[in-house]
Amino acid sequence: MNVSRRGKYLLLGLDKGDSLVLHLRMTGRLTATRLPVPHTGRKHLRLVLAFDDEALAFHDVRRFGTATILPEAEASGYWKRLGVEPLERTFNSRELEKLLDDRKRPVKSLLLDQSLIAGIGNIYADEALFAARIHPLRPAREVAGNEAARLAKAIKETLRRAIRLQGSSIDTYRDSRGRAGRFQDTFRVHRREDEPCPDCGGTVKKTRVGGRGTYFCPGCQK
DNA sequence: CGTTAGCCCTGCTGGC
DNA sequence: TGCCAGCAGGGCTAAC
Repeated sequence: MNVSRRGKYLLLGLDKGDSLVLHLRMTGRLTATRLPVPHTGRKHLRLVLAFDDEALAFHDVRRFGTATILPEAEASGYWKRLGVEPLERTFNSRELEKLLDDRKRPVKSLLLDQSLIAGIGNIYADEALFAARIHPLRPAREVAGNEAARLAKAIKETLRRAIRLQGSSIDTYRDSRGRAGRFQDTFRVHRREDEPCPDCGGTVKKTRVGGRGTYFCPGCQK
């Protein structure tokens, strides 16, 4: 079976070119399991993808996750909604600057806009902006030149590091074998309100940007 | 067109 | 201990 990803969507290739498209949102979990799915672990079970003698169980406490069949004929239109992939080689400082240019919305809000850049979530936006030393509320168009270069690099490094550490398990996230990620152990500002900044020793603050909890260091991020 | 607010949902946390 | 308000957030839609 062909398995791929676009932004935060997982794609499982079906017969005849159609795809099963999954999105885990915040609390979705895919668990590899034997068939039949044991009674323990059936809480919040939404979907079972059965293979020959094994299965993937899709659990989701909050029921925000989605699973839809995408016919091949509709695929190209469907994916047009998503912006660039930040881990592609073609995503660089120049490409980011084109997105930032002429937009006055807060830079963090732009990073979370999946129609511009696909795949950056709230955690990774906070951590990337801290790494780039850019304040989350800065108007996007003010972020240019050196700062845009720092941000492009920070986005790539943050995502790569999070993937290497198998993601962030603040609450419910586990991989398909039930293992927690470790990126949350390396958060420098996210969910660290009132704690000391690891760089300057100042105090990490919390605000809201686009309705999302946003953590930053006022001393480091300008 | 660009941008923002509200909604969906449930479990956990903090205050009393 | 129990109750309850508030919070967490990705993406869609409505509204400005």
